[in-house]
Amino acid sequence: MADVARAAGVSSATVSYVLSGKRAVAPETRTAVEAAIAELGFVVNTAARSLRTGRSSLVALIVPDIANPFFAQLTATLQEELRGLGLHVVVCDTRARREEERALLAEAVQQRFAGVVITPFRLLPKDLGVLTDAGIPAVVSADVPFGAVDQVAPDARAATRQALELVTAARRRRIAMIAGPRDATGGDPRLELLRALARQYGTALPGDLVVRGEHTREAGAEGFAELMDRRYRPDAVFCANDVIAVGALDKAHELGIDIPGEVALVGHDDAAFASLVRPRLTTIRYPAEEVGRAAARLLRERLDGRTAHRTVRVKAEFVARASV
Amino acid sequence: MADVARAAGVSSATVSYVLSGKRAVAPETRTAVEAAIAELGFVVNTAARSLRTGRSSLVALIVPDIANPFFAQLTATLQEELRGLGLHVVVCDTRARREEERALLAEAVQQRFAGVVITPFRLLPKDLGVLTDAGIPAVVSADVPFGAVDQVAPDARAATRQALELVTAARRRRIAMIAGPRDATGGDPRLELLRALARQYGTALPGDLVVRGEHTREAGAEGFAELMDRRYRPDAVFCANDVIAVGALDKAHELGIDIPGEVALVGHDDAAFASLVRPRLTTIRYPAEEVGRAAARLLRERLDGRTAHRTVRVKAEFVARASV
DNA sequence: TTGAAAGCGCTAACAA
DNA sequence: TTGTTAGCGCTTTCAA
Repeated sequence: MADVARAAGVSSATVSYVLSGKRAVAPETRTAVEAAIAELGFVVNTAARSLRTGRSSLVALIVPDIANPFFAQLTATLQEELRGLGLHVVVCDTRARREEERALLAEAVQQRFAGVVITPFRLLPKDLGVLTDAGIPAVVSADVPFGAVDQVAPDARAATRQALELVTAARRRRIAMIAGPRDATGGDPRLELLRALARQYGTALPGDLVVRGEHTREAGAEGFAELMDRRYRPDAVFCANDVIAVGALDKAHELGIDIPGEVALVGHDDAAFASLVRPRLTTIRYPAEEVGRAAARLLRERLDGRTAHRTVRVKAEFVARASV
Repeated sequence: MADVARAAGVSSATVSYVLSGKRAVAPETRTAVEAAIAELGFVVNTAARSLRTGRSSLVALIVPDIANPFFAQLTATLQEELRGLGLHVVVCDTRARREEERALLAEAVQQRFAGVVITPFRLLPKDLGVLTDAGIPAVVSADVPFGAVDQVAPDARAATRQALELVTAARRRRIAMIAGPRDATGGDPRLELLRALARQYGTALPGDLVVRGEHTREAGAEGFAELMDRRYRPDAVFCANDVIAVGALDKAHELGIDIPGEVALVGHDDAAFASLVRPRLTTIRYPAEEVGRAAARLLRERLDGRTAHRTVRVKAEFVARASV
């Protein structure tokens, strides 16, 4: 930076101000500095900047499972969106464990991260306190309200309604769900929404038709098997996400149960493989790209000085394929 | 750190040496410092360290496509392996573009990254010069030799042989491949290997049975369609990776071609969805976890001072499912 | 075996 | 509108 200042005939402070735009700089001066920067190929030393400002250029993306295509896509989008701001995305996989989630938040604080984007799984809203106390911008991607933070949340009402319409139109009445684990943050909002809407369609999700498990293929298979053991089998099974749905599909094949003939299957997310399985999975699409863009926008605004927290709703979309 | 020094009754230099182990410290002193660190919950400021040493704590993971489950898994493993070393993994998606690959390398240099793990797609070996010139440890994950760098490369000979054995045992003779693009780095080593081995099995891959495209589902579908247009259709199609293979499967369904009845299909990688499609995909598994661990190990050794470059071979494994 | 102190490159308070 | 300068927290050289 000293080199640039010398080349442009100004002080290094001026170079810094040209870069940051935090103080007015005469147009000629600005031009000269910019020319020198280009000429010398100067790039700021982020370590020095971080040391001085107490803020790094890192944004932590904390997710339960990077291998889930939804989160892989989220990673890709977020990284792309933040790159232009000189921010780097550090991916952190918690494997859905609360201790990992907390540890990663603590690390973000210790390392003075520029921000955190988190999809909490078992984390509690109060755990975010460490971030807000440290003044680190946080964006939470979650269905349930998470307190005074920026949030991107799905609006899945219409899509879920469509799914129910299709299911009930086919005279399916015994609706079940393979939900997430009971101790997940906020229970399972997708289950709650389905429950609320099902009532409007004159059906219900009785307790014995709700089974729970992790967001894994194995848990999906187990959950499906369990449901098929019920005295009155369900004729439609909703799954908390597509990974679970695929596990259910595995089990259906294994048991020789026809999908959708005997049982309709609905997933959530529209993960990349949803259109790959047979039958192709009917699902409630939650667009990772839009979530990523919304999170990036919220983060940007916050870094630009917004102080009030904001929630962006991303509309889910019903994708009718062959499993209903 | 000054706080820790005060609490332990030593100088901050001693605290630094306790942390780094770069100079002998009396056991009692060490104990006192460690106690103070624990007591105060001290964590080093990586920005200050980076500024001083000229090395950040970031490792770039540069891949052609994060959404490809192979790379998603690689990300997860690498991140997990490097976390203990205090290194953060920054994911960078190049979308298979050479300019992006080059730009990201340049950035790694400018930001003085601790290391780079890259799966080059169109990058040329000489492009890595910027890293080696800057003394930044690089680990390349590629089939072809990439010059004087640490490398993890597959050993797919045995697995490919097994695949060919199975295919030819079924009297399939017209073997085709949907390979990667012609301008990819090193051509397509998986094609070259298949070619070499096919000869040993008394068959060949004639020019008109090799088609090329990006590593995408769409390209896979197009490639397959193209092959099915040949005067003598192939009866076995190898694909450069599973994403391509899935595209081929799409097209086969569309054209009403029976897999494996009419055409056998073999993929590469064993991406998560390979076992999801119908028929389940026979593939040559390249274990992302092992690749990630090997890359982490190479990086660690290099950071620990190794200077000679080293190549770690990771064995691929033939996974027979239902598409052959 | 330990300490004192310089200085990495930047930002921002203060001065002009 | 611009410049001067202190100092962020660490590592490492030099000295003891």
